[in-house]
Amino acid sequence: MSLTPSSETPLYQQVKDYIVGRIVAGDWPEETKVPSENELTRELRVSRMTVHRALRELTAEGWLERVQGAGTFVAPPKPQSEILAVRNIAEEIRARGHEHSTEILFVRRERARALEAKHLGLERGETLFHSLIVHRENGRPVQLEDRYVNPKMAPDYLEQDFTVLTPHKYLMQAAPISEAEHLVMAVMPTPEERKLLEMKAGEPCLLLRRQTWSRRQPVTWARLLHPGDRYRLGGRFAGEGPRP
Amino acid sequence: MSLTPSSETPLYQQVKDYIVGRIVAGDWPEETKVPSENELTRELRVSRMTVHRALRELTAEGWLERVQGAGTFVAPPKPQSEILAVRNIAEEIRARGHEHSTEILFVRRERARALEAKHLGLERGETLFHSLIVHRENGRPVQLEDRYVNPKMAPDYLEQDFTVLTPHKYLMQAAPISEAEHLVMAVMPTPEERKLLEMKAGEPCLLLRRQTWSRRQPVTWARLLHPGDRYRLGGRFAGEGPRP
DNA sequence: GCACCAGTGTTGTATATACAAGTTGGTATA
DNA sequence: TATACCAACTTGTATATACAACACTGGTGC
Repeated sequence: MSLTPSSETPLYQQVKDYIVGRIVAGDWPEETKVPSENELTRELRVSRMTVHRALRELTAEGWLERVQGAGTFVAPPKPQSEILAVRNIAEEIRARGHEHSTEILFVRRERARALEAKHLGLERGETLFHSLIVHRENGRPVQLEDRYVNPKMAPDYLEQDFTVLTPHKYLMQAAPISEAEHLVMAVMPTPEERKLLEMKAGEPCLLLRRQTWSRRQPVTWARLLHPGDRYRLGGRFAGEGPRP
Repeated sequence: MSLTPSSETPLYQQVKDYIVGRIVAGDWPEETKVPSENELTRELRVSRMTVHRALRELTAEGWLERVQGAGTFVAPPKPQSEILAVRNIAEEIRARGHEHSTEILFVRRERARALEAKHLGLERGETLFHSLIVHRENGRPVQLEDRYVNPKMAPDYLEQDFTVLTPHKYLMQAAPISEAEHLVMAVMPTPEERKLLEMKAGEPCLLLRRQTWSRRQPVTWARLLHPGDRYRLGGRFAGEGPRP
């Protein structure tokens, strides 16, 4: 086996292609021990550093697993994760060119109960901020935003005018997101929620649980409830090769 | 400025931390030209290859943009849209280490009606493949997979044994995804669906509409229905730390 | 005034070398 | 037999060097 040194594609990429080729061809099934860097260096006639870079990148891309001292192994089939873009609701409505309004039910200080405390990294009984807001598009409710905020990360939360700057945007600038976690599920609204969202009985909701961190510190924990007949969460992903 | 060579964290990581620190601190606003590799080599007292690795990884992570011959620049802030990983159901169950079974209701040839034809880029009346499968985890249904397949892109679809290789995995290898579109919504199941998923009355479902393309050609159009009380779609996105 | 070109600086790749850090398996020893 | 130890091998990091590829600048010649 030999690669073509003076090609368009760099050598490390050719090494990557070679290895991925062996994997998808079935030559190296899951958990197989891949030849060591030194072996590949001899087989492919490239330097160890080049092989090393290829293996490191394939590891980051989920093709391989490496154990220092032990070897390199074909990773179990990728958790076929596709990608879905979760847009901020207000932004999305603006993007659609529709009218958007914000109805603030309350923005206040509360004592943390066990669950909120856990999610925001606080102690039970510590104060936190809690806001409840209805977002409307063309007059109809599209989101009930129930949000808890860590006062240490956004101390001015209570003073904001959320009809001007949405909580999401304010928090983005107050404590830039370094990490975010989403959970999407289908639920039935409570009677109060149903009333606030002006829904008919028996209709389901799309619930988005959203938690964000800034510099490893929890910032906010939000429950975003959408009427099932009025809101869809969509995303499109283009591209073959893995991306960052 | 000097780094600590014999620390826990590798030097290239320290270089990355230094640069990200300057960016989030506002020292280097968007579009700023970052010091060149040679300058950073002198400033931080590490080799150029170490600086290079740090800059390359930060570029892959979206912090920087590099132009060969011109320099390195701070990338504009990432678009508002967060990211959600949509995993393949069977893979996810395996990842959770649970038992997974596949119940095939039918896999057959059909004539395309208007809607399917449109999504698969066919003419009305052309033949297509249609499968209906229930995925179970620990004995309980977790997904009803209603899938239409373009026979031009996966001609052997009918001959597959989907208890061995799930439709998703088969299609992945038959026609690697170049593009994918998802739509998530909350719906109420029809009585038949409710029965197949063994759900109680009045419970909502999470519906994932999934369409994929391979080399610009539509491959499959699927309707993935999950019981709301048994399935959640989750994803985590890290913006700062390593690991794309 | 304009086109061209060479020089300089930048990023990108490839290699060789060295050592650190971890795993594994075999061997000597108690 | 059981244990301790060590040698060999693996991956991980760091450096120095070299050259290629590309962008920009300034000067030269026309």
